[in-house]
Amino acid sequence: MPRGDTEREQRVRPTMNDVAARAGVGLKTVSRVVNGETVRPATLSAVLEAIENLGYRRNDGAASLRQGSTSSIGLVVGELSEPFQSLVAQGVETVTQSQGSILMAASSRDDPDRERQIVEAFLARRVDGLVVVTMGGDYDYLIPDIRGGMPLVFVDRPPPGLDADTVLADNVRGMREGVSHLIAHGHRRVGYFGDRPFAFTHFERLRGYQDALRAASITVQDSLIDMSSPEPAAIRDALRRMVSGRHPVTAVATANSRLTIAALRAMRELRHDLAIVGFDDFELADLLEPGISVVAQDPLSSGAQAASLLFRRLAGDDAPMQRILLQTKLIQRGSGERRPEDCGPRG
Amino acid sequence: MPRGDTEREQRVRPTMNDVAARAGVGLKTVSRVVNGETVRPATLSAVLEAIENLGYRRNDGAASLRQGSTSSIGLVVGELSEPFQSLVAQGVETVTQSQGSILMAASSRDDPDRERQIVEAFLARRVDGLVVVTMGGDYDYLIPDIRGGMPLVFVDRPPPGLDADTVLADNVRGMREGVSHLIAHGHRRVGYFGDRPFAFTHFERLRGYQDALRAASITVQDSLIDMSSPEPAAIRDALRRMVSGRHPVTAVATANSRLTIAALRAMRELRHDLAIVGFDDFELADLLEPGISVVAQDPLSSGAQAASLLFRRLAGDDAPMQRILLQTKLIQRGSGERRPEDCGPRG
DNA sequence: CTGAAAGCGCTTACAG
DNA sequence: CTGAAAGCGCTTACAG
Repeated sequence: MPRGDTEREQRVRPTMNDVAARAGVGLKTVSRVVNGETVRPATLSAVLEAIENLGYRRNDGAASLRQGSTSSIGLVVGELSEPFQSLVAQGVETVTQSQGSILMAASSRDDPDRERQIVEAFLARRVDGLVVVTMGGDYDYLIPDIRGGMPLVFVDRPPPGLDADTVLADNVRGMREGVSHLIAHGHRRVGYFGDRPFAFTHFERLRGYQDALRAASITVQDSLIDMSSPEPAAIRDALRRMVSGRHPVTAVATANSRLTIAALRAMRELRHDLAIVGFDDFELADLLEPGISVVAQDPLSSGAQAASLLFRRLAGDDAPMQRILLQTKLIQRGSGERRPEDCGPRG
Repeated sequence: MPRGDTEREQRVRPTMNDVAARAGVGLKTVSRVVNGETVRPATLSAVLEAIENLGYRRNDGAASLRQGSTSSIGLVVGELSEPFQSLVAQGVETVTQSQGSILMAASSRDDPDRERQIVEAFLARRVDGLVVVTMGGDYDYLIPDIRGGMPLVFVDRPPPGLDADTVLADNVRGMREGVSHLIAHGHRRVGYFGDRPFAFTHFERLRGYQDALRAASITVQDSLIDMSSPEPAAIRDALRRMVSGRHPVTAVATANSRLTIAALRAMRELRHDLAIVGFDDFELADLLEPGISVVAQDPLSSGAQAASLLFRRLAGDDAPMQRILLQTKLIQRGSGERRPEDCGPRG
């Protein structure tokens, strides 16, 4: 056994050829061993020994060049650290891992240009499929890829103008239920905080709010609807307007957890108690005083379902494009059950 | 211009050769165009037209096979959705993206075997480097790779028995400061909740707790230290023990935000007020009543620094292995400033 | 059970 | 400025 490579570890990785040479077998035999195909026991151990000795690791990139599949999928989210989206990512990752694939993940920061760059980078790497949590934008550039068979699943928001697999919450129904809940507790003047009017979800959630009011024969008033800005300071100002004047709101509904939290801060700053129901659950919602009632989705499950659907497509499922609608769940913790008479300026 | 591929979009992607044939140029010329090298303007537009027409996308995997680098790095965390780790991931991703690389991410679920599988999968894909948030375990299997030049940066916890780049918080100092803060507010009996005695960070944080007590000439009592389990029910039982008897604790320190939250729930359940300082900040800590005082790290920055260090290594920096120690910050919000006389059974 | 040849889609040297 | 040949590290077909 020659010992010539002791001095400095090779900076170039050994290849199958090196293993073959060392084991005194053909290249193809090494390939067989690496891929778990049958070889003669003596051959097997010789190859194994060479692999061990050389510190050989198969280059999956080279393998996939010939094989076609890269066993990887891409995930684009707005922000990997945003609680909701990090749960989606975890859901996608779990399924991906269980399928023996690898997840490539990137944050678009809700910038459509950046999102496109990321998607194209993933496509250039020949991911087997894509899961996208998008802010919208134009997806025409993807049409050739979709037609070419690239599976694509959207989460939380459907792509504008594209017939594609989508997993999303029943936004209208969820928000309608939340606002109806407030109305059932005696509220007639309910404010609404939505952000980004161009986003699909918020359009839908706004509709749920309006539907609930109409069902209770309450007139929808634009002055009680704020969709101007997700910034805390803007939320505070908007809330101040809603609670001042002759007909102050006694309750608010918020279209996502970021807005819910901003509204809570605003209520505290303004020292004004209101009933509140927020879309999306968030950690510690139950530890606040009162606990915060929410219309909850299950983002972990959304991510997992999206990935499962993707892998079904990869396995050959060519059923028509699906829109999986996940039901939301109203969780009562106190803030949504506050009665109008308990609302108003504090102390 | 031949039009033969209208019927069904090709399921096989066009290659550089197809583009070359269509544009009537050599393969290498297409390569030049794709890589932004200079070609004659007329040639350029012919190639561009062919690319557009065929819907050609360069196969990065094939390119990297020849080039060597895959322009990708791997990230292993315990759980992608865990708030602290999702921020680390976001920090890593931001830097990765800015470097024109792609991030592959996977969750080990704090299982060393799974972590190893993930790491080996990343290595087989020839990532340029790795960022690992590890639970510990044996890293001998990585020694050949490290010696072979594979850059590797650990975050939050150094790898046992490995001289490797690491970015971590100054745990001892941080916890010492937090506990000293409690002592400065009059507490003499301070409980401690740590989990997973085998984890590096918790060992260090425990030491910070002990150091603070000793500095105040307070005897460290094992009965006030709970490291048995991170389960809420176990925390509650442990807390119950600590607050009963003749010398109940008036304050507690917790080694991470999960424990902090579990302790808060336990305090509520037991209807017993205590001063509390937790390691790691968490969302809404300021909205609770009282606000929760914490020893805060900056996980986003940790992730970004880890990735930056990794890319410096990739750029050729061969300085000795670094241990970057990030200072923590004590944030006072009320819970840590509660005086002993205000603690005890509620109401 | 084993292996030599061809090929995956690019880039790297080279030569014109 | 352009292109033919060789090669990256594997797998795929074939042949023994």
